[in-house]
Amino acid sequence: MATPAGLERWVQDELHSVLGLSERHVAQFLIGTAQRCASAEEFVQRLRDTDTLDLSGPARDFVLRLWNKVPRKAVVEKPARVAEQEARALLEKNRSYKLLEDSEESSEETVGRVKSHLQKKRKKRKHLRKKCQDEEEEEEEEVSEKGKRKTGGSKQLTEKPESEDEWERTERERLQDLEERDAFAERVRQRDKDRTRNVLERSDKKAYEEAQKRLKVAEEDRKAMVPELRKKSRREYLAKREREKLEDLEAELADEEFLFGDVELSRHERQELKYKRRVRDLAREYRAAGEQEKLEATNRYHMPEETRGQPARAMDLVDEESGAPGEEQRRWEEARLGAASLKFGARDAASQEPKYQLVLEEEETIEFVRATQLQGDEEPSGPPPPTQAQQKESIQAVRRSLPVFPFREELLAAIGNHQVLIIEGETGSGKTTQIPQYLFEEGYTKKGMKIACTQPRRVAAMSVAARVAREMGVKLGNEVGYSIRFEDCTSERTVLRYMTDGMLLREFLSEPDLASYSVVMVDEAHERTLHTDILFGLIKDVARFRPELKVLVASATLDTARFSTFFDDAPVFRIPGRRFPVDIFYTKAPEADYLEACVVSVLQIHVTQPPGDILVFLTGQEEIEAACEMLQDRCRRLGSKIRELLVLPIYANLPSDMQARIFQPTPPGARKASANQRAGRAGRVAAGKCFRLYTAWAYQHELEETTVPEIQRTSLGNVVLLLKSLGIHDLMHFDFLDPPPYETLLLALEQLYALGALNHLGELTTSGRKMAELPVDPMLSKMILASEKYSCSEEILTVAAMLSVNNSIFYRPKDKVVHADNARVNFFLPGGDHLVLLNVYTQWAESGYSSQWCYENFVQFRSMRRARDVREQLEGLLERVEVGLSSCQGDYIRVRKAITAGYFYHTARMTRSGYRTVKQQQTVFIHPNSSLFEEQPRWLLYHELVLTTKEFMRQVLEIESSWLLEVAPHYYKAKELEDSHSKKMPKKIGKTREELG
DNA sequence: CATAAGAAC
Repeated sequence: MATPAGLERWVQDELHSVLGLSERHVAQFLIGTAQRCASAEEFVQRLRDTDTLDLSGPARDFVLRLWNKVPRKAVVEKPARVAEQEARALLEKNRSYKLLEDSEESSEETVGRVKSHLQKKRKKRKHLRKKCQDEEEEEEEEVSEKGKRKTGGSKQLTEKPESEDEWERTERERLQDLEERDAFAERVRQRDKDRTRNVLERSDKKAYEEAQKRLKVAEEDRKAMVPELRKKSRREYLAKREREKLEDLEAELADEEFLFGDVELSRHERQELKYKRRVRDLAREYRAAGEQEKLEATNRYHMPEETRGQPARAMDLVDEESGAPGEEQRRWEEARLGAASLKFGARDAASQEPKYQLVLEEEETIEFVRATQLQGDEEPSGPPPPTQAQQKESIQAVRRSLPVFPFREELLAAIGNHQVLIIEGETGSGKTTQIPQYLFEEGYTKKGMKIACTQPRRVAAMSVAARVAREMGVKLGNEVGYSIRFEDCTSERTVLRYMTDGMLLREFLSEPDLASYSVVMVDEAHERTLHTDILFGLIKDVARFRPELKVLVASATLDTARFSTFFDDAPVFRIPGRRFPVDIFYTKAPEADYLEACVVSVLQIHVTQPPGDILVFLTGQEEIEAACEMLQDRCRRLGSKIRELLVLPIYANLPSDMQARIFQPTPPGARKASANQRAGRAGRVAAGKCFRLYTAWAYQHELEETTVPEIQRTSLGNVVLLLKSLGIHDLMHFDFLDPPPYETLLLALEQLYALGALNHLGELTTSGRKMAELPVDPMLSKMILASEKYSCSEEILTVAAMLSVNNSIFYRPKDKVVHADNARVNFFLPGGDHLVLLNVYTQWAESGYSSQWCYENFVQFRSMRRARDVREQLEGLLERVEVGLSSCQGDYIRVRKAITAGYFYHTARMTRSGYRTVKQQQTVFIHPNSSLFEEQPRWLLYHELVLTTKEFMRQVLEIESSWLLEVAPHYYKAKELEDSHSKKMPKKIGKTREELG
């Protein structure tokens, strides 16, 4: 029996060799657990329960060996009843999991299969056992003889080795012996050979003959020895293999018998299984039907040849924001723009003599300096806009006019010659729409292979796909399709597949090598979204073992060198070409109130510049609304003095109908808008001017060249989970284009560990795998998984869906603030904001998902519809994560507990000095919008922290501290959850006073 | 007590 220290070292070594990990506390934990278990089964099961190790593969083997080694301590037995209950629950869980995994079997078939499977294994075990026994007996005889021949002291060798240690030692000795003998024979042979050669060289005939003789003898010796050696070593090898096989089998059987031993199902259980299967099948049918319907709906998209009479569309192929959408899309856009468009000013004002002077006298003017001109190929005047007739002429002509077109052959050659190609081209050069078509024409989609093209935004993926389908003269969803969340418009025939980057990322889960794709094009790479960045790492990896996969990285001018370096110095293909020059103007001096300045500038441009549209970029919704109001207000005052001005506010992903002149106000240093790129947009349609509401100096010195990549800014929980489920364990060394800060990564890992998605070793657990299936944040998915336990998945789904639409549930127009706030307060329920959200959704659902209801209650219809989409998607995924649909029937405690199970990480408690987060002791405040803003309960949980003027908790829920112990006993100790007033004052205070005094 | 974005799965 090994000493405790020796044992620990052994475990550490084993851990290291089996799992590549050497942590002392893990070793100690394993030994400790083994000591407390009554049987190997219990040990295995307990480890499985705690999700400490992923007990498949070599780990289980090692665990069983450990079990054999550990000296048992006295076991504190659980009461028989409790133990039995636990075992039953466990059995149930594992059984239904395994059984349900099989697809089409009936439960009887499953039982039959499992039984015969067990039987086969048992037979095999019997056979192996016998074989091994025979072998051992034979060996024992041999060994005992050998032992007798040797000097004494090896008596124990004649007995069956007691511990594995000894067994291993004898084994090793024997092997060594064998090896030595083999080496000796080899040496003899070699020596004689050498001698012969030497002798031959000397031509000494006599010596030669002698040597020859000796060689013969040696050869014969060896010949006689070899078969014996061979036979012996082979036999030993086989025996060893068999023993190993037996060990494996025993372990497997032990497990399986434990799980399936009494696999005979009761009638009740069988019925339940049947029911579950029925539900699953129904869900499947339902989903299939839904998809069919969706596809049909999207096939109705008919893209008319004519555009809507807008000039100069020729260049505008990429940015379909201003493309020529079909009827359905147009209605969609209009619905979104809604009542937001306003007309004012006199309709026929253009015919009157504009009175600029008057306007400019009233408003303080802003001086701009023309600083630079971004070069274009065309003359500043620009070509005359194509007439409608020209547009009708041919789509192909339009395609030919694109900047990429002249480079078609060169580009295809480059793609043929290089696996990875970086393509640099301004938005509008046609890379997004044309290159996949070129590849298609070139035959990259033969043999059922597909081309993927990723976009960072949903609208982009949709509209580009529509455009390309039209150019190719096929229906959207046939050869060309798009795939975005909630909407898969592809079919079996689809070979050009536009998709959001997140979508492709998800596809890695089902197809880690992207086997069905011949080309992957990552578009808009310069945007550096989190998803594109992760894609880079994964694709680079895939490309290494799939040499025939072509990788294209398309980016606007920024950063192509970086991409090239990342992809092992891949060549960069530059598509020259902004067609129209853009003048860039800067303000002479920095503006203090840039919103005001912006409005003034718009009017200024409106009256002084030739007719054209003005596009204003602002930082947020509120600013946009404010600016609109100001503009409307001023125009109304000016009345017929100026030409008509149509103001169209646009935020989020609303498609725009504006064009040409670009005007860009930017607060120095405060944003993500990349100014250069905006200028790029301007030149796409016609020559334009870009006004920047900051000085040239500020542009050069204060704005960061490019924005910090998203991957370095955001929480990585999701990403880490995804990567882990793709089998990438070593995240610290994952090939990131820009690695995220070490701390962020660590934080994500820690959080996932706390949520039970990863075990001690940083490996994905079963529940982690399930969590990765759900397209929501880890804490949300944990909450959803927990709803099974508290039987309230219906409610939790709603809460999850409502939480994932971003704080935009309540509509709060400036002129009706009081009404809106009243409406909001009407939804309040005791307990907290999560329940309020649940309440809103439930009432909306009861209203038949009506938009009228939303309007009356100051709820944003769009957000609600999105929440419904999310909810439906999540509901569809429930069975995959083995959560049944169930309702709490008004017992909100259960809902709150389930939420706590996911968000125990985000808790705060009231102390003398206000709220503090429980673990980090960070000072936080309830968000003024919260339903608990005035309640100030002692314990609460928050959905997120936002740092504005203070660190605010948004969406808070009142909880009881005891729940934390219930849902996360591994995370909280009873002691830290004692209420503060019962706590003693820390000693330190006295000392501090002394120091102060 | 005092309200700051947006994109995606």
